[in-house]
Amino acid sequence: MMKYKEIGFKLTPQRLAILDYLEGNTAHPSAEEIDRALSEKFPTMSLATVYNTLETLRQKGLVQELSIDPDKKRFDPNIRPHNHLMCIDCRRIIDVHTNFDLSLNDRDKANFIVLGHHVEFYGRCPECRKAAEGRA
Amino acid sequence: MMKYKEIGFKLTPQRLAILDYLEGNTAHPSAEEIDRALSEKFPTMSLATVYNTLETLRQKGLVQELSIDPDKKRFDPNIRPHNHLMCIDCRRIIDVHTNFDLSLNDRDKANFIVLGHHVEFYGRCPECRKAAEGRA
DNA sequence: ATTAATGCAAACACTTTGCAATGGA
DNA sequence: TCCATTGCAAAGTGTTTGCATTAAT
Repeated sequence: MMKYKEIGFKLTPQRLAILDYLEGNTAHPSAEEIDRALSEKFPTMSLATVYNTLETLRQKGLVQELSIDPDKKRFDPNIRPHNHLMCIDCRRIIDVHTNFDLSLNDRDKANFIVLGHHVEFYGRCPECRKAAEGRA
Repeated sequence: MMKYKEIGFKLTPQRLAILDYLEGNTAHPSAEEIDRALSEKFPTMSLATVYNTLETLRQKGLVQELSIDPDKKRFDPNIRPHNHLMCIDCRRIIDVHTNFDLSLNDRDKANFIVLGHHVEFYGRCPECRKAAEGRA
């Protein structure tokens, strides 16, 4: 994911653990999930540290903050532009690898400078689909 | 936006005011903005009522809840599928009228049932652009 | 030695909920 | 009249911040 040396911030064990946890992680975890996962090895680590580290990483462009989940921020170590598909039942988010080259016409642009875009697909994952069928 | 009669829920003055405020509104207001806007005419109206009404309307499919703003839910009376462009500085959200017909290949679908999608463009609005230039 | 990061707790922002009182149907 | 809705307050989440202590550089 990144060369730790070049990051330019203090490499604490906590940060290292967060970076390691995030490396290659495609689960789009929330801050609390990261905290929970690491609390076994770092029982004293504070959730505030997780938030602070994530914010620092975001500022340095090393993680992406996703707003696809209306209830909490989700974090993605994959900073390349890509899209997501979320299950509306269990809120699982998976990556969409297809690239969509979308651009706005002048009317839609409304004199904004357009910096990027993100496509959010939503649907129902196989597990939740089965569960829904069971209920029906 | 809707025929009040057919809604099938009690038409209180508060709900009527919220419906009126939302009708044709393209500002994508948050619950608090709606509350603030209506508090002049309904000084006693509770923010909880706004939230409750919005949730009821959402369940009935009369408003859309947007998650594009990571800090708060934004509401859109336009329930037709459409896309949005948000200013990353002032969080203004405007509608994008262009339709993008996007579909996922089987690999990306990962056995999900895909129900829809939403494209979020982000950029800088003319006002914030000027402000940013002033600072530079 | 310096200075930034940590952990804790408190504060904050947004949203939901319990409940008695109210008022549409 | 009846039952859903209101207003208020309290509680519930998710997130940020102040500050003394700790530890990376």
